[in-house]
Amino acid sequence: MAEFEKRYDGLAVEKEMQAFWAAEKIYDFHKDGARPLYSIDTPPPTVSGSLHIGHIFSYTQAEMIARFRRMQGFNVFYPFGFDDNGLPSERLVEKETGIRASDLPRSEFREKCMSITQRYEDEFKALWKSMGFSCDWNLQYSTVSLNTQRLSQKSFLDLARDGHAYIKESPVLWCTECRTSIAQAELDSKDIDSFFHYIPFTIEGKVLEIATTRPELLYGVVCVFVNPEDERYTHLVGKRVKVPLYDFDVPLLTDDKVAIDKGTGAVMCATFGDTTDVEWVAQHDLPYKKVILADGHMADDVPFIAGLRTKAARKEIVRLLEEQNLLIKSKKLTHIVSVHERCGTEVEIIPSRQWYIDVLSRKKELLEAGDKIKWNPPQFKTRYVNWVENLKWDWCISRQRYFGIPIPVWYCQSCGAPHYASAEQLPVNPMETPYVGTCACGSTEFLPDSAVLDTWATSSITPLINQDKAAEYGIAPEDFAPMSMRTQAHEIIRTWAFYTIAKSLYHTGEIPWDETMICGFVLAKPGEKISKSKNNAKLSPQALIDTYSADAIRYWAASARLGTDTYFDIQDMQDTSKRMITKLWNSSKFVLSHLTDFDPAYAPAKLLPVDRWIIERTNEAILGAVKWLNSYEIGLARKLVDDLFWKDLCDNYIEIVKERLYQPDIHGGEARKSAQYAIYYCLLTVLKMYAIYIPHETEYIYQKALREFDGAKSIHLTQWPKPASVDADLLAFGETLKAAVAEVRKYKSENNLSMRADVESATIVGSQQFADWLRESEADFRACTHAQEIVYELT
RNA sequence: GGGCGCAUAGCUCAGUUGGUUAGAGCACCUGCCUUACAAGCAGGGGGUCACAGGUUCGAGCCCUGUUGUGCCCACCA
Repeated sequence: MAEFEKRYDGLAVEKEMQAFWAAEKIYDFHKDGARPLYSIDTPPPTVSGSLHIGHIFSYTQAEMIARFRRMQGFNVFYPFGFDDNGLPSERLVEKETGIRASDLPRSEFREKCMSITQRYEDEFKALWKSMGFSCDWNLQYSTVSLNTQRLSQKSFLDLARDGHAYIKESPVLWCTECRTSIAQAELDSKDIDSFFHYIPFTIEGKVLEIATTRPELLYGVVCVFVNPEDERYTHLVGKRVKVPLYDFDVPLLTDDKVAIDKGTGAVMCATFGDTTDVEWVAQHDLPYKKVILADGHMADDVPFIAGLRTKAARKEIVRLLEEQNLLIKSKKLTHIVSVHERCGTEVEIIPSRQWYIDVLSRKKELLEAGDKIKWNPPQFKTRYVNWVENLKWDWCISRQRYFGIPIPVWYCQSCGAPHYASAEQLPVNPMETPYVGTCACGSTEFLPDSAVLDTWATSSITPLINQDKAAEYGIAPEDFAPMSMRTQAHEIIRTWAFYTIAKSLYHTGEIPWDETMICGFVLAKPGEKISKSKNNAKLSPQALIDTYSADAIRYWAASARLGTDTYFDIQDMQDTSKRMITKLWNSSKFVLSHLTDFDPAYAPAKLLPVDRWIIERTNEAILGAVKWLNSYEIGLARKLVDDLFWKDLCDNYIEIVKERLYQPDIHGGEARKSAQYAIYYCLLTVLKMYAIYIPHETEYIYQKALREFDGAKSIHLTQWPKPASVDADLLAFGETLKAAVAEVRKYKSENNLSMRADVESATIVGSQQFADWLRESEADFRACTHAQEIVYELT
């Protein structure tokens, strides 16, 4: 038995254990027919900046589940990936280099992206490793890798072949800053201060006052709407309205969506100011007038404001209106606008030719899929359902960007028909590889698609990427359809979870995973997310690990309920974690000092009741913890283990049997062996349960002193005991004994006595049915309480 | 505006088919150097379980409403 250091040095031990795990390939995945597969669909973090404590929080929770499943006998497939292409990564690179993607040749920009994202990935990986994550790095994937490109392009081609992906010229959500189309899921909303400008249109020679926040769109006005019930206007419906400043006529039409009591009850409809305009244009078959260009400037043919950006144009129009006495009033208001989540720029709606994946016609199937998945915690299913029910657009998957997976399509130069890459030539970049063939129209000239796929179009096939990797290990695809579990944060239910479900339904007809584990956020203070932009990520995760140790951070990360946002308080983390880690060290040190002559193969003929009680208590804790962990409640499970370890094992059981362990000459050798048996079982089991939370320290103790008895190469390759049930009588007996001890302790405290002071008598109050057990425990009780006389009050 | 949560000790939070006297950690007070641990141990004070009704033999827990608070979604030109 190895000597135990006086103090536990977590920082040094953690490095040592991580090296040990790597050298011994403890977490490597293998095909194993004997154990059931448990596959985890881990979120590949978007490479858009450094990781913060929030990532640590949610990734650590999922990591604990991987360890838990492993220790329940599952063959755990636990990969990591990086989502390192697309707009988020481009923006990171643009920010780091100070160069706009559009100012560089495409290939040069891509190279910068590759090298910068690589640097971040190395940093991420080092961070996960120093947290002691038990993933198999051989399963690592990256979304920009050629193999992922192949899978992503194949996914696209399959959907296009089956008609689920289609190309269409139509109004699309557009970011003029990033100069690309975006999807509904990428919208954020933002409060902005603006003005309601009241402008005089004219109808039948009379003024028709209309309020608008976007006067720069006046030239794009195609009609004016009033509510059909609005009696002020019924006699005017169908008449022509003159647009001020530009002096052209548009019709006055009716639509239910117009609020009678809002403003003047009349609305101008421009193409396109917002989503309502899009609906109106479609419903009322209105013409389209291009006013705003893709780069955010006003079109060349718009009088007065051609070439200006929207905000400058608005200002100029207001100035002109004022100058010509056409501005009745301007009322300040704060309203919510849709902005692009990546850059915060107000979104425009601009018609263009884009690729879409049909989701609107599949709402029913998407909702049914949501029902089939077990959501943990359950209320997040509602968020998914709400999102699906409120979908307004099909999923636009083409992006007019650079660092992404190319859309493997060429278009006939004469008739425009799309021609798809063949499966064999994937991955392919149509910008570099010409299409060889003849179009149905006879033409042999083709133009490549210059757009790339939405990042989510690729990250939504992580089940397929994982399945592809698993195939290398001989795992059949059907074992990955569905995967066992998806873990992710709640903020990306509308994107990652939703898109993955949609793609899975198209590709496999199945749900992508049986269950989800939805984690919460870490907040700096109420209502505020930790993010780089808000500059409150004062301490980097790596600095925290290097200062406080990974186990300390992990133990803290295991304190919240699943899906619940939590606050990060560094002092609190340090206090509770350090206390735990030290207590575990000291108690292990004590237990193991009494196992120097322990023979694990020897089972005492008869265990004393107190020893049976603590074993039963331990088994009770196992059953409770397993129940919670099966629904991913790592915090509630940890609490049960904490209660067992701290209250019952350390504060009571060890104190009660201490003398029996120290003094076999008084209590007898068999009595000591009984205690050894119990204390070994309980410590080993408690360490196994804590192994998922604090893997380094538990491994260190196991290697140092328990491996010689237990025999496994690593504690992380052991299993938790699986008690069938627990004996309620033994548990109740234990409570009786604990209560009697507590009475004596209270008496001593109140009388300022040392705990080792003698007392004349102590009373055990309890049920008659425990009489025998209590009398068998009398020597322990006497030793623990230093009572001269024991009085029984049994009823 | 629609939806989902939350409200329990000074602070952070447990309390899961409704069942003795509502718990833990931190903080506070008192005592104890006890052959693991003073970075510890024993004990104590501290709660109208947001509010108002209801169901029940019994409600922190279930129902209705109110207030406060957080998040998701949609927003009015």
